[in-house]
Amino acid sequence: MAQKATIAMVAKHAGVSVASVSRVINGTLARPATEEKVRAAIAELGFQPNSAARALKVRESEQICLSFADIGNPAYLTITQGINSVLRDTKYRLILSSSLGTADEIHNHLQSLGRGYADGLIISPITSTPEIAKAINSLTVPTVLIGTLPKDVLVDNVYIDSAKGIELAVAHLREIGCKKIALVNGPLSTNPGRRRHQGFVDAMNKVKLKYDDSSIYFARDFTSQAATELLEKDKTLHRYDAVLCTNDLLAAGVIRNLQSRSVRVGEDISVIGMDNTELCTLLNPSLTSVDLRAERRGQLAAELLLERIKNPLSAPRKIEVKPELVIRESTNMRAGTRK
Amino acid sequence: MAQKATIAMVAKHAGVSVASVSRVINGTLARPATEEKVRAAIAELGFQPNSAARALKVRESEQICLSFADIGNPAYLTITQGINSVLRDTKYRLILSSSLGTADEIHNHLQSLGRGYADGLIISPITSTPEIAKAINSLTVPTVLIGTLPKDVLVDNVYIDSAKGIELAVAHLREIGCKKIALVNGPLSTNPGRRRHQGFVDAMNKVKLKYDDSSIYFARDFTSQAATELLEKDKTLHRYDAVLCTNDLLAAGVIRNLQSRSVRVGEDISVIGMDNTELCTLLNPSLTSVDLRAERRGQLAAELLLERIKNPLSAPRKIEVKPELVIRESTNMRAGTRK
DNA sequence: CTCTAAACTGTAATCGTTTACAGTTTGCCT
DNA sequence: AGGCAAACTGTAAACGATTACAGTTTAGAG
Repeated sequence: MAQKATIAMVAKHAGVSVASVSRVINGTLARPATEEKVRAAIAELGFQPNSAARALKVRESEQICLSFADIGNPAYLTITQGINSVLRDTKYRLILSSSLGTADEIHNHLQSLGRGYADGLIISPITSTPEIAKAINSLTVPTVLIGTLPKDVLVDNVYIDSAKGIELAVAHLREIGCKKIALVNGPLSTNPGRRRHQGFVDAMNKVKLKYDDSSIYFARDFTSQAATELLEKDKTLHRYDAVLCTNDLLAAGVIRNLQSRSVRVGEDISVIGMDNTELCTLLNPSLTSVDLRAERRGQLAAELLLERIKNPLSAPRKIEVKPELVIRESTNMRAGTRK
Repeated sequence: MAQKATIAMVAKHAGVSVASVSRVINGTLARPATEEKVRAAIAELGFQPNSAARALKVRESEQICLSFADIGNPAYLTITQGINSVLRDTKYRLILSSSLGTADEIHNHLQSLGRGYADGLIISPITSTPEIAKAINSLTVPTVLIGTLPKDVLVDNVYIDSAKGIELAVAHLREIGCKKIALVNGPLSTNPGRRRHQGFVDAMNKVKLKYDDSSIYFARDFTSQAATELLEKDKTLHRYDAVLCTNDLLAAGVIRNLQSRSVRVGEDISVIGMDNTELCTLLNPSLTSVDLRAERRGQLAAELLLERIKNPLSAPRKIEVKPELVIRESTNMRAGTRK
């Protein structure tokens, strides 16, 4: 492989100045004859402009950084795909940065964006401590946050009203005749956990169904293993006629547990998940789930970010996306009307 | 937010030269007194070295590019996590580039790596045409390929002998007494499809079991929907006492289909998947699966790449990783011995 | 106290682009 | 033809770091 071509070599080859070469590469305000010579030289030398040099000069990297706690989660993956779909036909590349865990790690990571390797940031913190809020606020890159915007954080935001999603789910269960509804949730220390918990309380009150602390289960996290472990210890779940799970993975664990005790899901008991991941149609019975529009949120976040980059001074915007209930086999009329 | 600090500002602030500042940032061969002054200035100004300038000068971007056909596939996601786990404590950032589909798109994408925005490339093409092979060979960045290495392509390679995986699966089925084994595969036009098909043929011959063309099913792709569609048309699957699926998603579709026809999976019929994704333990019955060690492959690929970057001239290496069979409920003794 | 080698520091060139500014060419109108 | 504006082109200075090289300081030995 030959020495990598530079713009100067192209210029010499084409018998024009470097400025002209640069101009035909971008913008192109050149006489056709010049342009042709330059293009020929570029083709011949296989020239590719060096992105670092360009980045240095024009002060933009053409990169967008994505920072999630956990790319492993299907919902985040779907968000990523949404983002990718809008970035795909822009100049921007996507750079990944699964900055898990600790506030400190996140803080460091956000700091290092100061190095200017990204023109924009899409972030979705799963918890929100004051330190994280401060770190976000001190950012100089255009940022959009997906999820619950912490107090006093001034960045663009796309969020879903998951409480409304819970409400949809509860209303549906009520409608098919369920009276005794349990909630299987992740930890209250997370944003989603807290909001969904509150949503459940409100929704139950709204439809005037009774519940108490014992009908709310907390798994150690949002995985199906967590649900499984939880239900191996606490075997009271079958007393309900419906189980609302705050994501699909938890629901999968719940279904497995119920089935292993010969409870017929979709007949003896209804189960609802959230996220409407691919998993829903893979399970048997297929899982009714609240679609939290992950892909859509990703798209909107990306669009918001692109606008923000174009126009850094406009006021932060906030977009809500509406959840949708997708009804499948795991919530069946019979389940509620049985008794 | 103040003007972004440069190394020159730090130098002035600390009363030393830019060279000294640069030296304490990396390498650090400075007198303690100097170092301290510089560090103080850096802290005070909140200085972060500009990565573009550094990249331009030292000719490395500290970025690794990942190019998969389809990040949506859980197996790729797991590979990504493996890669991430080793890159996590290096200076490298991971940049994503889901360059799906056409040879042309891939070619373009590989081309654009010439811009030098990545120091290394990890690629996993799902098909291998001569053009792709040529494009890979003409690459100037250190590259490692995960999957089947096309003929005459000279890059580092980590692959899994999926045929051996199939062999494990068939042997297991044979052992629990299955005689009539069907294969549910994706399209033969893909590398995995072709190799697994061949693996099945060989394995069946090896254990001296009969099969014919009708016992090999082809889904339009490797998704569960594809399996579902396939089995809605062709209702002959229950004639077998075991179904070997070339990935877990296909297996999920197969299980759903069988269960909808009241065939008891794990009792009337055994089902095996491949990839050993999370899905396996979410399904009911849980899915026996051939673990293709996606995370491990990702780790190895990343390690190989790091070595290659360090030592660009060494001969390409090839690492095989061994598949493992993970037995769960979907292949049960009873299924084979029933008849 | 002087000398010398070793350790450190500073100056300035450089990486490959973009772009302001000044200079040149072109084309059109009279 | 000549004049003028418009269109294009070239020169050279950035962008912000790294680093060769030369110059300076330091420390230890005699």
